[in-house]
Amino acid sequence: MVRVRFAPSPTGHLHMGSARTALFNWLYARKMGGVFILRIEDTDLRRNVDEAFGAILEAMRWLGLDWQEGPYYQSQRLHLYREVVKRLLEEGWAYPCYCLPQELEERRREALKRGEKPMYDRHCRDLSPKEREKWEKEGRKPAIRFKVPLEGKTSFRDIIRGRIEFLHQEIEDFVIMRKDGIPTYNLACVVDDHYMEITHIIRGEDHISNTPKQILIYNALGYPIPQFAHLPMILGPDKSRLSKRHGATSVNAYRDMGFLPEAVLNFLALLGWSPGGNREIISREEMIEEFELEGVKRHPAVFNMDKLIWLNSHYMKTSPPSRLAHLALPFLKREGLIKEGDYPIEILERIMPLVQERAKTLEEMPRWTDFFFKQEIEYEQSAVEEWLRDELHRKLLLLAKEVLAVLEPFTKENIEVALRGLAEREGVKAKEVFHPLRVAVTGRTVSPPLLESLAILGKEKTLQRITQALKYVG
RNA sequence: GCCCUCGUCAUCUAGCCAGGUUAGGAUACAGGCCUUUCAAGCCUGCGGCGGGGGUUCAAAUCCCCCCGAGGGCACCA
Repeated sequence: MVRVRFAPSPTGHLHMGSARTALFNWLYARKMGGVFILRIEDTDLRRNVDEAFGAILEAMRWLGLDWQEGPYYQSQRLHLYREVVKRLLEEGWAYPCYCLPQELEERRREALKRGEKPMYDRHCRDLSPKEREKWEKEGRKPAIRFKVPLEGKTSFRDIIRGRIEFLHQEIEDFVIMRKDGIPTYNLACVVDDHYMEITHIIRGEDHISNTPKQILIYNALGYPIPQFAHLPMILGPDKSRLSKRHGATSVNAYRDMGFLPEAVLNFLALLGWSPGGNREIISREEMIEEFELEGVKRHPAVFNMDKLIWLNSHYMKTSPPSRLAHLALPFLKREGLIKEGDYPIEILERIMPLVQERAKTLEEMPRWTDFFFKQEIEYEQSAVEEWLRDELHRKLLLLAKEVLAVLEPFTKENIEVALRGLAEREGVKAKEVFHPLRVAVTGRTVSPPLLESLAILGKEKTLQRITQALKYVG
């Protein structure tokens, strides 16, 4: 039985890179009929951010990445880690280190100055019982370090990258438990992965160098070693690791910018992996069906905002209007176009087909639809100058008002016949009638399709807008 | 500085493992068609195997060197 986990630390919102890691874990679990576990790595109390806990779960749910076990919290499992550390100590796999942070820092700097790797110099590795006693008497609390073999190497097979090996001389005696009794990442991670019976560790490439350390711990403890798969990093346009300075990085931020969860998911799936057969649009079900760890790319991928936007517009176009109406609602409210308790949802559902292939994100919805809701519309000056100022267009607008006034019922088809008829009688092209009318009703030269818009707006409001516009330029 | 990993259009990628089509698709960009505006859609164009050696009848694909990029080097995760 495949068991995988996603183990974020609650130091901020769910990052897009982490979300991709979560997705690949989730996909693999689904594909293999396994279990997806959520574990919160909150052992660094100082760095924990209260709101991060909720934000991460929220983002996971929004993406639809549901977990079967957890969330487990490492901060509630400290007793477990302490037991394990005690055992490592007793069996000689670890030792107490009494060095002070300043001392370590100084020695690191010196090593660097000598052109050496800034590793711990194993100062306390072979302390005599007497020396230890001396430090203890002085009241120094030790950190516990793992005793890395002085020679030899540790290697493992990465599902994505193949064989990777590290010389033990390149690995320092890393801390497994801090002096305050809280375990560090590498220890807690191994213990949890073991007790949670994780079979495949799928995580970011930034963990490759942690892997040999963890394998050393697995071996010391006699734990079976799981499979590893290290995913490539996600980069910003400047090819450095994707971070805040590249703009929004959290899943929640993209949600708030009006992206659909399926678009984000599809986008993330394409970062480092691709389905067979030249396809870009891929559903959650297809992803599960076709996902393979072996097919994951080895090189880092640049976050391509244009592609995300394109995917989003695709899902906007293909979403049922009723769903889109509900999704757009918060954005319209945010702009004050719709008030609390006043949800003309059925009108929204009629409007959606007109704008869903135009707006690329939900955030653009207000701009496309505001004229449906506003009492007073604002005119774009250049639009007025171009289409309302001159004699001919004012006359056509007035005539349009007259033919529309007698239309019954006020449907798209009837409006079209009336306006085209008018243009023909006046010997002008249809657009000479449409454009002024568009500016009069929407205030802009760019809008959703005019005829459908008028039909939804209704006869009364349409005539009102024309009157207002004529007054405005008259 | 040391260690690890990686390198196909501007970007995401197919092809590489099992050498043999004009190196395919998508986004972006440019142009065209359609059209009441803007989009969408359709068509066309632009554009790449990091460099150099080697093996071979044949190299994006196998080997070596160089260059470049990313990651790691915490009592963070």
